[in-house]
Amino acid sequence: MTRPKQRPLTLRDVSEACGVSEMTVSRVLRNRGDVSATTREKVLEAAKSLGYVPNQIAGSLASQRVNLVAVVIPSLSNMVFPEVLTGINQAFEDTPLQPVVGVTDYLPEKEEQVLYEMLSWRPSGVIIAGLEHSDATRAMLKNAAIPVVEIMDTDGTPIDAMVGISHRRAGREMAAAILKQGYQRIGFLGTKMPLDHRARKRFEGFTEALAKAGVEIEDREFYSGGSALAKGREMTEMMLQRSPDLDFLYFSNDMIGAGGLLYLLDQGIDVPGQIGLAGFNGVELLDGLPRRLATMDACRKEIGTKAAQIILERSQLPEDVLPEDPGHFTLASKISWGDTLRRYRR
Amino acid sequence: MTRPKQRPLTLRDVSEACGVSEMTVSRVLRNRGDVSATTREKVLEAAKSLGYVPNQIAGSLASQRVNLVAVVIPSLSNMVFPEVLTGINQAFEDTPLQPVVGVTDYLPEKEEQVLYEMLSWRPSGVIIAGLEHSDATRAMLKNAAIPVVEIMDTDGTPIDAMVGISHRRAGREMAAAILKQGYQRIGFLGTKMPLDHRARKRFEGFTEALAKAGVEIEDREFYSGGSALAKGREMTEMMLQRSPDLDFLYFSNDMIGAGGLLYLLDQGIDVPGQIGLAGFNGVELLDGLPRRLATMDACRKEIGTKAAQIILERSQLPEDVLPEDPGHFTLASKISWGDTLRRYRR
DNA sequence: CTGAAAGCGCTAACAG
DNA sequence: CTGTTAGCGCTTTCAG
Repeated sequence: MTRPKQRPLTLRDVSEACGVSEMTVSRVLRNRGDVSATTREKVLEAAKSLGYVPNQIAGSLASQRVNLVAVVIPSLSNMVFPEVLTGINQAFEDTPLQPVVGVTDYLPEKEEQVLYEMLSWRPSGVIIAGLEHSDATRAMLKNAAIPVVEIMDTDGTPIDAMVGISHRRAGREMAAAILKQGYQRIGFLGTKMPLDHRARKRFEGFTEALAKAGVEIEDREFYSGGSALAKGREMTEMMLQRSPDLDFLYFSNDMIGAGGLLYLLDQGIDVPGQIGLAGFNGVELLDGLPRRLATMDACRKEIGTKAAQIILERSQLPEDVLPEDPGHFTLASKISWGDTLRRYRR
Repeated sequence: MTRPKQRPLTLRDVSEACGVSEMTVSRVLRNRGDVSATTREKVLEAAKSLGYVPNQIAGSLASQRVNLVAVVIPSLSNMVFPEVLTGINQAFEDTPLQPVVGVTDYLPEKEEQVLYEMLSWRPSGVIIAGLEHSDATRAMLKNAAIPVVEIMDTDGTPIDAMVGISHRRAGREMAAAILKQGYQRIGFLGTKMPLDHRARKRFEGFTEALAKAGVEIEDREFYSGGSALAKGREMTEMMLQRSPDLDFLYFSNDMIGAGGLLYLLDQGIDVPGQIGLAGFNGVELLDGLPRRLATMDACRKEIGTKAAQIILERSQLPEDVLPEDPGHFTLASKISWGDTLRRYRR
């Protein structure tokens, strides 16, 4: 069975169907300028009955305006970036702007490719995760002459605007909280990802604050791939076998932290009496655990919303003006103490 | 501080920079036709040093070809659709095609809007979740004259191609397995989502198979919003208070199932001796739980990959031919027995 | 192997 | 309020 591929409808088809010029049809369909109620009706009906869908490719080329916003993120496989996307989506609801997502798998070369591909659609703005990019990526971003918001992290110098939290400070604050509770023999468990700069910065902030108090991490363990919950379990078991004296475990994300927590509870170990725990991100999942893991909020959705708002504002600015305001926002991430960080009074 | 908005570079700029006609530059940049090695070099260097990024808007309009594939899904907030996206991304890696994602929040009107918006970019294909759509949506899909793959579910008639599992069968098979293990007093816990047709079909298949064996669900409970893990806990507690005689709980997804499992273990209830449990989806998270929840794989990534492959194949077909093959694929979802469905021998 | 001309479907800008 | 004209930046097609 073969069938000729039908040609999509054009403005001209609608124009002919209702006896109104293409230009007027275009105006009606975009609610632009004044059109009499009568012709408006006629056009709308013709368009609907034909099933006309405007061609944005042609429209964007003609108007030199594209309602797309490029969103470049490293991953979709943990819950953190989907939540950022939710925030972005919400902020763009009821606006003409539309996010288009590209995933880099934490690889700088892929980031470059993905960005190049997206910029070739001439988006109205870019939201991109992180402050660390290849020279080529930075160059593209600068040359694009559109608003660029770097998100998640604010420890560094952005190309244009940035919205995020200070991961170094997050690490430091958690270290301070842990020390204040009297924990001294601390283990660190994280991902084996040299390219996850935010995890690295948290780690650096953490060790730095410990060092100032004369404390050093006693043991560390890294993983990659697989179920984070299961890995958290395994790593915790291995680490405690190796270093049974530890009294605190700091996990670089909540999922492995949750795995560690479940393991310790299984073993009948007193948490946080014998061992304290903390994670990072503030994921919703923690609400359902037998005990509330201490964590620190990464402000994911808020970051998405704010970044989208910045793009919105700037894309409405007069064409030839760049804003005075640098647009740098460090959101306040706070410790959730939960039940695993405050030592029992004895 | 104001600064003139710089004009993005065009083919003409590259052409002038290297003294080669626009046409030849275009050919080089697309690896099309024969170009002498010398001019090729010249062009490539000029393009790179200028930082030229081609304008796909113009290119697509001229060539009447767009390398975008619309992907329309209901949600990003549980792990199921991100995994489908991962499968799609993988299949499109190293091909010219690029997915563009739209989210509908399980709302038919929003599905309509999102699809309309995406079709206005004249994508090369559509991958859309589910078989149930509004008339307008179905009409748009038919009129678009591009490959359409409906995913996740195969209980129904697709517009074009479909890839998924039979959720009705999934419900039936789980019911059969539960009955075979001798469970008789069964509770159902699910989402309060009249528009989640797949959950509904699983439920229907489930009750149907029970009915054939003369068994009826004894109690049911639905939730919406919040942390699924926490909700699973709460709902389980409520249900057992109300109906303490139940010997099996069937959860409509793994997250609430995991919450239920954690609750029962906390209470010291014998699972699966006293109460058996099963969920649905086969999420990775289950690997890290204290006991393996029984579940059924939804083949998420596989569905994404297969759908993307179908789009790929069809978009390479000669322009005016529709394939003979309807392209309907029901993948084999299987029960994972885990540790919560096989009753202890006593 | 390279170039010139025509136009993709729409909208900005200007006339009536 | 409505229509006309001239492109947007690229690729197709055809001619060297």
